Amino acid sequence: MSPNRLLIIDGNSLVHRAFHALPPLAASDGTATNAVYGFTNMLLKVLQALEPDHVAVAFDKGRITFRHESYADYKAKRAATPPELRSQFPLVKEVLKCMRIPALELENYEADDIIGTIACIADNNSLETVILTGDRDALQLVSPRVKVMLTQKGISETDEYDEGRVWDRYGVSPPQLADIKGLMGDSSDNIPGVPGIGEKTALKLIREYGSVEKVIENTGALPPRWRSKVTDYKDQALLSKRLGTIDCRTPLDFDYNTLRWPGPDYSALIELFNKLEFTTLVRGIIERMGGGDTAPGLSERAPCAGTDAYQIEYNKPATREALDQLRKTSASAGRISLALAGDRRRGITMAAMHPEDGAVYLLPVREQTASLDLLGDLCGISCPGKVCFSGKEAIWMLHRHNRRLEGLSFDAALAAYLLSPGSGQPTLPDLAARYLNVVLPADDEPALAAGAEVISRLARTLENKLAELDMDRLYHDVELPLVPVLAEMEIDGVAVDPDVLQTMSHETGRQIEQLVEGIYRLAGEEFNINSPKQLGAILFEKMGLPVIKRTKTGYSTDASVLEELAASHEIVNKLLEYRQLAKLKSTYIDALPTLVNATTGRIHTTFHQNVTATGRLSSSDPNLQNIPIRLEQGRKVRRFFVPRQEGNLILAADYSQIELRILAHMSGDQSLADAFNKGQDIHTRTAAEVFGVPMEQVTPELRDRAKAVNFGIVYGISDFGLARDLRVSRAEAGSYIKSYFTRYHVVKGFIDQKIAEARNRGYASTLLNRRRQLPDLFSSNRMTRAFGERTAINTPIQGSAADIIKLAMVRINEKIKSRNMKTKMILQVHDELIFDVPAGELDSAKKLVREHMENALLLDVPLVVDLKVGPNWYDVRKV
DNA sequence: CGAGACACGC
DNA sequence: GACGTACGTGTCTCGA
Repeated sequence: MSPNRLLIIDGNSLVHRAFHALPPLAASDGTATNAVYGFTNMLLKVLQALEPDHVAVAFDKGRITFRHESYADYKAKRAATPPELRSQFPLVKEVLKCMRIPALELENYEADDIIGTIACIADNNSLETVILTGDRDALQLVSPRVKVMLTQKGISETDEYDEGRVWDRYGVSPPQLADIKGLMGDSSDNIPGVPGIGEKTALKLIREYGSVEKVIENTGALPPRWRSKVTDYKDQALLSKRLGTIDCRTPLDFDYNTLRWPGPDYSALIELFNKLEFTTLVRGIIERMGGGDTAPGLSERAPCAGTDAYQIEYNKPATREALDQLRKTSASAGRISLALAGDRRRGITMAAMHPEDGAVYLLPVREQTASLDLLGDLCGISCPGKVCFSGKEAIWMLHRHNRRLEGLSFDAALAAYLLSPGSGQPTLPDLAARYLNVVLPADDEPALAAGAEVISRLARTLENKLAELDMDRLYHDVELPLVPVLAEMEIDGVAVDPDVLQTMSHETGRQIEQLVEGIYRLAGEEFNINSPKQLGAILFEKMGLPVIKRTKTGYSTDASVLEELAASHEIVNKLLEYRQLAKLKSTYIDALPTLVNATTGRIHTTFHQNVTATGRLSSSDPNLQNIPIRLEQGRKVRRFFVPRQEGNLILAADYSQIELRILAHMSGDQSLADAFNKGQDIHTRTAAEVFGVPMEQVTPELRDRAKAVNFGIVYGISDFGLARDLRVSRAEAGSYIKSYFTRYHVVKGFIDQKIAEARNRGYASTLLNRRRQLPDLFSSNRMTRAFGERTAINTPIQGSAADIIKLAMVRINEKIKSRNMKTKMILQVHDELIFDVPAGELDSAKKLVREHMENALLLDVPLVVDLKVGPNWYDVRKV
């Protein structure tokens, strides 16, 4: 790389290109941002690729330029810049300001002329220059030390021209391109040239004579067909050349040193990107700055954090005295910020920030640490107020080194989740960028130290935000106390009976083999049944079955399609059965045993507290919230899950119809509430109401339909969805919904009110004030909007159910602890809790669980919990 | 390695 | 008149 490399960008050209290349993006306040976004993307990319040490961006200035003095119609046919593009220029200049790149403009000159002037000066000073533009006119500036990067049809690709490439492409030297323009003109700038001479002729004449002037001198020698044209329009040709020639001598007050690029002001840049909602660009900066492989164009210039003066005192020697003092101060301050990094093999490193002087200590957590006891104290309850990025991960990390982390008082990831649920799990650098406008570097020690400091600052910022939104109680009374509860459930794990699935695997394997054999026989050939593509070819091409629906990539072969085809061919039922058993075997029967921890002999799922949009938990590795139950053969998988020791039992406690009860409570509908108060079967009652028959006369079929309608109300499905679920016409489904709303008009009013409320506020909220933003409500797409409306109904219901069960979990665990019970809560499946209970504790556990689940929150209708007990998760019976 | 199709639960 | 749906996670195929 040359020690002195200059990059000049044609701002106008690139911003225009970006504007036309990208769809009309806008920030949520409506600010048009597509051109800024495209320009910024391009800028960052080229800076990273070229690593220039001098940079400038040139812009046009003034509607009238010096070219208009000699030719008033210059650019006369240019369309006016649309307002949604015009408004983006100030934003582009803000970006440049944050990038610390000068935006150069000169009254009455175009960007081209500024670029030409700088390039000439650079050339004379032997500086390597690259010009980035979308305008081919700039090619006339190419010289041994000046190259031009032309954007290709989009803006993402560029094409680099040096002198050789200009010769190859045009067969003339770069300066002669102005002569070409003199003869052929340029319609986009309204430069006339010589009428009747196009590119081919112009190139031929300039190649032969060298310039417009020389062509005019030699008019007599020209072939007759061009002779008269050149004679008639020679003044116009000379004028056109002048107009098309980039002016390299503009009166630019130019000091080369002002173009030296010091690198971006990251803090300001991230703030601006946050404002413009350029989340991917923020991420890009975080990754470039944080990544181990440095991108010198962006990363070498700034220190580890956003503000250039960012400094923390870290690596304080963790002496016994220092640690002891840290512990005492933290204990009295009630707050200590911890950042953890590491893995099982290398041990972990903890950065702890002194709550008063802000000094950060880096503490290794290994088995044989001299300061072991003090560290234990620091983690323990005697020193409360742990402020962490992810409390559950911190608990896990320390657990792996036989330490307990107690007294969690803030979890930044969890707070961020409540502020914007369902938007993915942010990293600490993400939060630092989003809420503090700071760039946090990668996983080395300075980063860890900075992490402790950033977590401490995040705690203050996010606490305030939660309080402003009245979510601090949800946070402190429900979500935060739930963290150690979930950690304990994960760490304890679920015991299994290893033999159960072995037998099932063999049996199911044999069934699958038989089905495969039958399917191959009926298909007349062997193929991969698991491939929807190959299966589609067999069913719809070879066997000629009717195509029911299509996917993006071909024929759909999903269960609803196969069910519809069941009568058409014998193979179809075998396929359905194959699908079901293949799924059962691969996802559950064969997969679960591999996930048993070799040390504990148990399955340790991970519960995610900050994933779903509604407030529910999710579970993974393995997902224990989708263990089969509907079909008998799948249901038997549940025999795998057993109590941890002989003499213990599984207790399963599930809320009965919690969502419909919440609907009854929130809507205030009397007939719904009446059904629950009388302990009636809700689907039978709904059927009676909707179909106008006495409850005794409700047939199982009517009850099923009413159940589907209730289900639809809660999940917010449409008549389309209900029709599909019930296999009736859409009109019929619509009539069910209509009569439901006639009978339950209060529910209808509630739904309308929730939609209106969500539209006014921009979010839906639950009984405990959990929020979910609903941008879909404001979509210009009708379907997206309808989806937003269903979400506005479903979220308060489903989210409130999540609030309630979480509250119950916290209280139940508190009681189990305070009573020194051996009962363990082991699983949560959205509306049910599973416990592992010593037989001797069964009665008190049943009482405790029912009590705290049913009374988690006082509603206008009773919350009812059904209890089941058994020797494993399958063989549980109602008690 | 990511997207798509499919299937399991609430 | 067409549109095509809650909330998740896991497995498999297929093509870059």
